[in-house]
Amino acid sequence: MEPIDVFKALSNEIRLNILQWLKEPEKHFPKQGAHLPKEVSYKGGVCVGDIQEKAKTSQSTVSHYLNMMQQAGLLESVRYGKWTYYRRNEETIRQFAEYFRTEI
Amino acid sequence: MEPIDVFKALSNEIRLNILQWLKEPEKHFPKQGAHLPKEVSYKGGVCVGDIQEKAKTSQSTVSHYLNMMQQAGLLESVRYGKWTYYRRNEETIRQFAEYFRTEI
DNA sequence: TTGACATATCTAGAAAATTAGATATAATAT
DNA sequence: ATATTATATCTAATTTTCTAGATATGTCAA
Repeated sequence: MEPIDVFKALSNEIRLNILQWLKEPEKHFPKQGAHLPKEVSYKGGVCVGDIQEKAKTSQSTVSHYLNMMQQAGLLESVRYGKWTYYRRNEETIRQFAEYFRTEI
Repeated sequence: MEPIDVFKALSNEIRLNILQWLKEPEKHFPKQGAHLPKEVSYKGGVCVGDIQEKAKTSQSTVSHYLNMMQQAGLLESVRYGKWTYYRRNEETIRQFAEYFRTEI
């Protein structure tokens, strides 16, 4: 986990929102996919299309952002069929909080 | 304190370094100013010139960066004579750590 | 196999950040 | 008053980020 990459990833309002939305997916993505049983898709995260709709930006931009956040270690993804589900990587997020608390 | 501004301020290696250096000014600015008695100048922070020298970048850039970090709430400044001393704003830094821990 | 759909990648123009030189301002020393 | 020094601000060139349209890839359904 490179702290600079985390700071960069979160220095954009849309990306910061995405990370916060994914903290409570049931709350922010209520009419979620239905491509899969509820418990599976929430455990696996939220699909790109649902995030795009909520973020009100283009498909390519969302895909780019999600990839950027994954590179920074903030998200991880799983593919089920044609859908890619993104969810938070809580371990990195915790590590970053600890890094900030102790080293900044 | 606007979290986005803090993320932006720290998404640059030089600025992140400055914040870390100012955590232990005696360690990172040993031959510090001498414009003022040691305890005064460390309490008041480190002057722009010393930070510039350490950061190895131009005077205007450092001044710009310090101002940016102050706007974000990460630093505060005091002027003694012709020197401006910058120091950390520990309250904001603590608030941000808490924000990250609880809301991100 | 073909068609439709979800997502990723490529490309490029627009916007913002980075950076330093030039200049302005403010304080001190002579 | 003038010269010097420290810092701030202005300006502009360069680099990076943002963003979306176009296209490619992968998967499923008919």
